Amino acid sequence: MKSATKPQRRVTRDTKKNILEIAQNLFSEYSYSSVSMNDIAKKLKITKAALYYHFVSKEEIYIGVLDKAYNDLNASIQVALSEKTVERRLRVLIENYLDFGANEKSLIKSAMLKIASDNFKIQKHIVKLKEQRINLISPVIEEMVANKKLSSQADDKLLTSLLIGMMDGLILEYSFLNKDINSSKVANQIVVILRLNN
Amino acid sequence: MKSATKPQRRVTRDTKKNILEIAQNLFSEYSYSSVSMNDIAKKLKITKAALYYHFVSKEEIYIGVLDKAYNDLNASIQVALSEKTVERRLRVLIENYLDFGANEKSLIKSAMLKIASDNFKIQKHIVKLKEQRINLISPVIEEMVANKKLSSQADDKLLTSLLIGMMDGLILEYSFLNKDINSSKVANQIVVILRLNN
DNA sequence: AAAGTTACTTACCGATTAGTAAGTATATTA
DNA sequence: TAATATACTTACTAATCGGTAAGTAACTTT
Repeated sequence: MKSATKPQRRVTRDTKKNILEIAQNLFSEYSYSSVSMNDIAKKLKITKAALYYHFVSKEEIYIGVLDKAYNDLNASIQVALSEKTVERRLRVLIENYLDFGANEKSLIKSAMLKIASDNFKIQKHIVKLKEQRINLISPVIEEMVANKKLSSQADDKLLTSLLIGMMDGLILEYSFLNKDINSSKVANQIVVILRLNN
Repeated sequence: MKSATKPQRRVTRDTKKNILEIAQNLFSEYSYSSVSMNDIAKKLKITKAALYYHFVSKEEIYIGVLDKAYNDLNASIQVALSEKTVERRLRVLIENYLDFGANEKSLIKSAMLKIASDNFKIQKHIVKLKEQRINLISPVIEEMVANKKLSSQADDKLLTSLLIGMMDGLILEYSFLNKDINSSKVANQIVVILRLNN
């Protein structure tokens, strides 16, 4: 017998993945600056220094969390874009967005909150991710407007911002109240809501 | 000649008011934990210790900022409630809310973000303020639903949450993009939007 | 079996955090 | 004019922050 004296290593090789997962949980609930590296480490039952073996900085972890979240969101938007009709594309897009946002609140919050006055790196990164997201969604809106399925009172970009702001607000409102969001029901209402041309 | 050697005191007696004002500016832009007492003091060109002459803690300053903001918001909602028709009450309410939120973003953010895992005091205070706000708004929604002016598919409280979440989301979306919100135009759209009974 | 690599831990760093104790200049009151 | 209250500043905590250097146990390769 030679083992069982110290906790064995190399059993789980996915520490980096675990770090991002725990960090995502924390950043979803609290702001960037109120989540410390120690908080993340403690939850993983490792030391803070171990985090720096896998990541060079706190910024890198946060950006990692955001990138993963935005990538997954973009993927689920892409799925919606393959729907056959324009109406279905919008409807499924909203539904997927709401479902996704409910689980990835850090993404929603990051899109709304400035980090700190001196952290330009993260700030610029978030603006880039937001632009990607708006560029993915706005074609659907444009299409709907072109087909006279949506109000054309406002321009497309503004209407897209309005939709995103609406969805983000709803997600956070429900999350704060610890309520589950019924995505298909709410998506239905939003679609009805957006059909302004009477 | 005996003066002019040191900056004279007692010239401005409203330091406490100034502190709340500057703090509100900072908390509107950044999160609770990323605004330090030193940040507030520096902007006022006083020392951090001076803040503790007027307030017992950072929490107290933050709660002071929120109380003032929510009180002002409630007052502007009350103004809307004195409108003659139900439709006007809802419309002016939305318009005032959007105008107000655009200037008092700290209030909107506080209503959406958890502060820190161990700060129960502020958290509970915010929940109380949110309840007050919802109790002020929901009667208008109830009235509209009762008069069949609004969709009654969802219950009143849910519809109120939906409206608030929507407005908050829009305010933050616009603020992040550094865009001004055209409150009367957007209020118009939201009213149209909420009139779901077709 | 020796050497090297991986995945950490322990122990520290300087800076910053919220908060405090003690001193001080000014203005008010007795 | 002396005592007191007001509105601060200076100088300091202890704790925590992000981050690092050095050591080490376990596994892999030679």
